[in-house]
Amino acid sequence: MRSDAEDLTTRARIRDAAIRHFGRDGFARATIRDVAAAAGVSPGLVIHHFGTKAGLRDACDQHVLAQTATQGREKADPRSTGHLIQDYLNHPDQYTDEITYIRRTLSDESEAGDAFFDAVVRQTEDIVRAGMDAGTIRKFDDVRSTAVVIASNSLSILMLGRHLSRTLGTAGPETHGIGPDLLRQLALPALEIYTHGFYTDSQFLDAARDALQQNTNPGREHAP
Amino acid sequence: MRSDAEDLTTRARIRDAAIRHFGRDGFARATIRDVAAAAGVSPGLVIHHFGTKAGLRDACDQHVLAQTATQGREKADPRSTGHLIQDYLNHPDQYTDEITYIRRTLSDESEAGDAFFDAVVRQTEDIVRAGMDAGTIRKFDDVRSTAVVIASNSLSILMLGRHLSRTLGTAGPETHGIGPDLLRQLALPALEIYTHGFYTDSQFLDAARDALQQNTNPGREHAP
DNA sequence: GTCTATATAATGATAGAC
DNA sequence: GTCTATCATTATATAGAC
Repeated sequence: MRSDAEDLTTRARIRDAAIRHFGRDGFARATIRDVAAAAGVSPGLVIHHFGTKAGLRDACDQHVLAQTATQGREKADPRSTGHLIQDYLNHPDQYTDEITYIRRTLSDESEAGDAFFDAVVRQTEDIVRAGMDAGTIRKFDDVRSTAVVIASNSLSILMLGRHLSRTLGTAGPETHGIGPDLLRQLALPALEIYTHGFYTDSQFLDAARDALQQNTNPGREHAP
Repeated sequence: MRSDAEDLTTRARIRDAAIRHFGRDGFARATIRDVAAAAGVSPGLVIHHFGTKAGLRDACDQHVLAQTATQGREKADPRSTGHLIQDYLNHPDQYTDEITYIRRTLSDESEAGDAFFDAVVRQTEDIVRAGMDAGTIRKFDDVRSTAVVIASNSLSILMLGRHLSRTLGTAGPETHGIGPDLLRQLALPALEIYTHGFYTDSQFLDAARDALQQNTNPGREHAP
């Protein structure tokens, strides 16, 4: 969908250049001059189209999040570890700018990042509930918190991708290190933990339960 | 150890103010004038003590990371989910600036952040190996990748704390939402997953194993 | 729509008095 | 050690020609 050719309006070309620079350098460090140069236009034209630098970011937010929200809706079936992220990485080097931009959006404080995170949690919660009904996912008392944990774990690849690939030696510096090699290497350990657990017994869980003996309803338990 | 009083050298007071502002606003957005005002000194004095803005950041890096590295060494015993982070949160509202600063350091590209992440992974790997030997942690083929997954999951609370507390409604805006309430709410779901797993059977793990049938050594398996 | 100036403001860093 | 100017640079945003 994104071709590097000139088959885009100038406004769209500026916006895409801004997505790249805002994601890579951050909103504060990225300058209108950089964006204009990358888009092959003058700085004045950037302002002409988007009013202010903040207006340009708003356009980027709307474009990236509208794009991801659309794709997220269609692919809400229960998958393995990274529910949403995996799908994006099926097309390597295609959505790198968007991924980097989303990472920045989640790091910095912004309403767009809040909305994106909430959407991820919401879809994860739907998946968890569906899996619990279908019997493929274990029963959890606090479904929402469980979904938050799963979403947080999944998004950690997005947030820390640069460090993960750096430590594991997998390539892909383009999108902060998040590439097929990295996911391949992390998929099995993550799925083993999600399938058989990480600990051998429940001593740590029991200890935590004892430590948090408040508001506990002793009537309901789920199979060990 | 950190008292808000004036019992610090002026240089240390400037440095602490810089840690707060760099962490909160980011290195680019934070200004020397802001730091100077927060420390109650003139902008010129900041330069006098640290040479340049980058020099000030280096001093912050060294201070925060030296501090965390020291504390990390002493507490390398196998704990529950957030191995290192939990310990920091035993003293609420005490290390909020340092935590925020570390989060920023991990987000932005910096050698200090790289070193910190590597240290976390290294300690996690030690814990995993020790747990595997002691029998409290399951046997994993790829110990390093497993440690990376665990460390990534743990650090996701640090990276996404603001969103987690926002979604779950737990308080604590001071340190990007990471507080005792948040950890209490996430501890049980996380430990349940780490103890009993997330899925009910191994269909997803098996599917992933089949999809990655390369370099597989069919001679070694671990108990299902 | 697009460009070339230019106004205006903010910032990092310097110089020198105290 | 600390301050008050001040410089030089850089950035956003404006104005108006084409």
